Amino acid sequence: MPSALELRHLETLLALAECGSLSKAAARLFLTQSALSHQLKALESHYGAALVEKNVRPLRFTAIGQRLLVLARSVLPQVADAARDVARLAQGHAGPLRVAVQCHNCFDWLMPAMDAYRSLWPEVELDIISGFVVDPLPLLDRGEAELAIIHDSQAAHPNVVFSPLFRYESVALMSPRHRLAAKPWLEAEDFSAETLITYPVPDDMLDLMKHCLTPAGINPKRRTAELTVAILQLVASGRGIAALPSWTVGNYIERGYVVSRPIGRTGLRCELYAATSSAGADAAYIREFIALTRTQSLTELAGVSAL
Amino acid sequence: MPSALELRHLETLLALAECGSLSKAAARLFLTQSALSHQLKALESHYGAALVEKNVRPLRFTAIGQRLLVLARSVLPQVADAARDVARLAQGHAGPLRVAVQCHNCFDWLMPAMDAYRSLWPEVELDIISGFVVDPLPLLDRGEAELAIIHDSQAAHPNVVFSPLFRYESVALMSPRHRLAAKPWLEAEDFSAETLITYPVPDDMLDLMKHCLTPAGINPKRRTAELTVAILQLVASGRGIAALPSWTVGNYIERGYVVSRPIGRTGLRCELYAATSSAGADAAYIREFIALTRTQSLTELAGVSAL
DNA sequence: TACCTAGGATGAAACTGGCTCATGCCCTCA
DNA sequence: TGAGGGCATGAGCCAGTTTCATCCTAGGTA
Repeated sequence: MPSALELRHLETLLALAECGSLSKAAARLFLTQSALSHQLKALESHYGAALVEKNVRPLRFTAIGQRLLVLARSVLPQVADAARDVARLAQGHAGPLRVAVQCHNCFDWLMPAMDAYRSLWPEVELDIISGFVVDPLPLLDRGEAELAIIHDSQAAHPNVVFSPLFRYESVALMSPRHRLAAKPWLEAEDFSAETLITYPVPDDMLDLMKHCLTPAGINPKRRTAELTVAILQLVASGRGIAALPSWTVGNYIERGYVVSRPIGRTGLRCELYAATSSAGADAAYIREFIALTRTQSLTELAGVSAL
Repeated sequence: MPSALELRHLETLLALAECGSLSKAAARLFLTQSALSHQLKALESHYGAALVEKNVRPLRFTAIGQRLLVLARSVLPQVADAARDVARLAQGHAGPLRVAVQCHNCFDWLMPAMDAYRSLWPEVELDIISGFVVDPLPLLDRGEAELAIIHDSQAAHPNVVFSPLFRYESVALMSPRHRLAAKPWLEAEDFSAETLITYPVPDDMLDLMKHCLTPAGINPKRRTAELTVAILQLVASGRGIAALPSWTVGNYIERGYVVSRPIGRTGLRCELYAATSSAGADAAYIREFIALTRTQSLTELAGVSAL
């Protein structure tokens, strides 16, 4: 079996190193586990030697694998730099990039990604459109935004392209002394007698309401706060319970301020997508923003997985 | 058309830069001109911009093409280094590499290539087997050599693999005042009344005899010399005529010591191949020696072309 | 001016090589 | 021992590449 080394292989090795397993790396690369398995096998038979030890978790690189990994870490950024330069040269200079976000939490991961992006594309005018709209897609159509971060890739929208970002889990949060903290996970009914602390936004923009409580016909008492810290403060002091993405609350849980419980036996998983007008979807500086936020979130955020 | 950038494309761009035309680059890469044309077109439509200007000879790179060329020049050597390291790691350390050569002239291009190779594979014991044998292939079978440089890839030899090196032209050399210098090219008959100056080897190892004079039944007077300079000295002083590869005599012609004429209207073209036992053919350190001598000769030697 | 040649383009057909799908195997942990 | 996570494998499919056969163009030459 031939197949010389290609950039594709280097991408695979890099993903493998970061994810620690074939399946996770495959998800990150938008490929199947089988594809990576075949790919790796071909490479190994090409070199006549193993590149990784797969019987250990997370998988470990052999000396040869490590050498190729070094190559990948050196070469891929160079390729990315060149691609960026070429995009700049080819498409004239970039335009504005206004990002519409649906949820408060998005700021948490969007901010660092935006910083990184700004240093790569200094000439792009990058802005977040605040004012949380339930459905940001019309903004794209009207040309008032180039990109929207949304939950669920809703039914085929004309002229709008969806790119998967990542999947996260929303967890229920409560004081460690809260009576529900005794349960291993919470059901919709558990919320009916509680005070739910949320951001001041419509129910449709709250994962817990939209995907769990509203379908179950449950509508608990409310209390709202603008800031995540404020919500956690209220929860810690026993004024109610909340539901937030797991990555936002890591610190508070480690320190024992609050405890988290899965919502439903298997947890409440939510998916984020980037939506662009199909016109903007092939502008390199927009595609790169999506790719960058995705990979950065996947590596930085705990408890987040590829779609 | 999709097709992201791959190492293959970078190889193509590099070959293009060195050869100055699609067809020559294609030959060097063991591909067709059509393949490169398609490949380039796909790349250009991927970036939405031209990479090279093809209406000028030698072709010129656009700004975008140059950026990718910079990438290629940076990345490909890194990949080659890694491949070498991997080969070393994978196949244990390398063995001896004894090269059997058929012709004196081979030294001219073999020496610099060997120097370059030695710095890449210091642990390989690289030697030339002197004593010019007419048919070096048995040496491979008997394990007395790992590689043989030969003219023409003769009929399928069991267990021997041939790799094309390059094509060169043998030209007739004579004093500028020689009567044959008046002819634009020489025919076999022109040699019959002359003194032919050659290396002291069997006729079968002389391009002129084997491919031209012997078939025509012509066998001129002889005079032999061991060294190329000695042959040229004799030619310059009018003691006879000789036939040597065009690249060996560039200097002497420029300075007017001797003149060269094509042998036959279209010139006498010879082909060189590297032969290895099929066992050795997949040892990386041998494959690389072949690749290196080939590319180095193609770029350094004037009047040499890919096979 | 007509021809010739070298180099490039192009469309169709063939081939490969990658990917997915479906499935099976192995190991771990409850 | 049953379930689940993770990897391997073979078949089949599809797309990207290459080749083949031609055509086109420009520059040089008789």
